[in-house]
Amino acid sequence: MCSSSSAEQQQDQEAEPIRIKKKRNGTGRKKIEMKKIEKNSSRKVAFSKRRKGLFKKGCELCRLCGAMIAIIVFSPKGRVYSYGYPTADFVIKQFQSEADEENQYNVGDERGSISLPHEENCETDCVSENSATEEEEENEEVYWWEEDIEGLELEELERRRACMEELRDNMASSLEEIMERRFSERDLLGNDRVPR
Amino acid sequence: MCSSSSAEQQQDQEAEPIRIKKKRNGTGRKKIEMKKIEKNSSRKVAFSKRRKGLFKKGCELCRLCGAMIAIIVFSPKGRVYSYGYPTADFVIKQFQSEADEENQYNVGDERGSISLPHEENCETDCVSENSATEEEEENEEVYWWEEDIEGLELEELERRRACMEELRDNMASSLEEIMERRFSERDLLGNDRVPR
DNA sequence: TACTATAAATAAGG
DNA sequence: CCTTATTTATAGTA
Repeated sequence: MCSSSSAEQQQDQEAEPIRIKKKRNGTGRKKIEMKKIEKNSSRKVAFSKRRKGLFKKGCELCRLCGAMIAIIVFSPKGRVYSYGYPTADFVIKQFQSEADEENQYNVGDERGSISLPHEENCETDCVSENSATEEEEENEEVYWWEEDIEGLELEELERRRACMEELRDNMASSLEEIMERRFSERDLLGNDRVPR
Repeated sequence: MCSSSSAEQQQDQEAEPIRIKKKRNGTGRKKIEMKKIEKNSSRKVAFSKRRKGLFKKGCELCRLCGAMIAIIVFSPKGRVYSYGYPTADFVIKQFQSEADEENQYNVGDERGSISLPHEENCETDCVSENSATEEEEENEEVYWWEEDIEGLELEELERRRACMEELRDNMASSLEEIMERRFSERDLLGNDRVPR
């Protein structure tokens, strides 16, 4: 989890032995073919789970390695979902501004050639040909936007601060909105799900 | 694996029993705390592995569910990596154009709402598939995306909050430090720029 | 980079 | 949403 706490770990350990393993024999994961899931309902469920998992992985990458990231997903119906750190917009902007330069290592498409995920191997084919691996000059402990920030003009700093603030506000209101909804649903007890 | 084939499955089963388990006793995965990996080399390895894994997950999401996707990752050093289907640029463009339209309510970084009024050119071009039929009956049963939104819930929100907080702290301290220096420089020297 | 022991993600079914 | 059975993803090492 991207969210972790030392506290909860101990609790888990306590709980484990106590837990009753009701071996409701039966189902379980199965290997699936890497092609479009035909059954409509199954596909939806898979989409939902996997999108969530993807975002989580993205978050972890940021937390563990100090990376910035933007993930945008369109469901087959055109619904959009995105995840970003610090924000999708910010990362996208960076990405586009660097579009001209060529310090990129892209995969599965990018500025030209299309390599098709639908063509079997997502692993080797899609993963960038970039092997120009780490020629990183061990700057130890400094994220680029941090070291970079020193050279920025106040104007840029202000822009970033604003971005941060906006994000925070969005976050706050989203939380509020959700909590509100949850409570109202709870209050309506007898009723069904509150339609949105 | 994103790559799979009916053929290789059988092969696997044949191979399995033959494989010699050289139990080189010892290591193995361990749970790690979800915070920045301090050891430089480890962090880089993790970044590399996880980035790869992330792209693969993205690919699978597209293949299995017929989604479009764009993933952009900046290493802490500022190197860019991206994955996209059909193309990162294409997906980003869609994303941005939609952002302009009536701003739907975002969930933090997420926008979860409808869109497809116009001609789904991506339907045909980008995402192969879609047996016209099944794509339509979305009326019956609980709407899958409801489950989706609810699934976001606290866990995801908490994760984001944590990321936000960390970023804010980083930003804040960086800003503070810089401003502090600038002002002190200005105060001490009056007007001239002080070389760093 | 290769490999193993484990932690995680997730396909099915309830 | 849950739970379980497995498949995957990977942290730690050599």
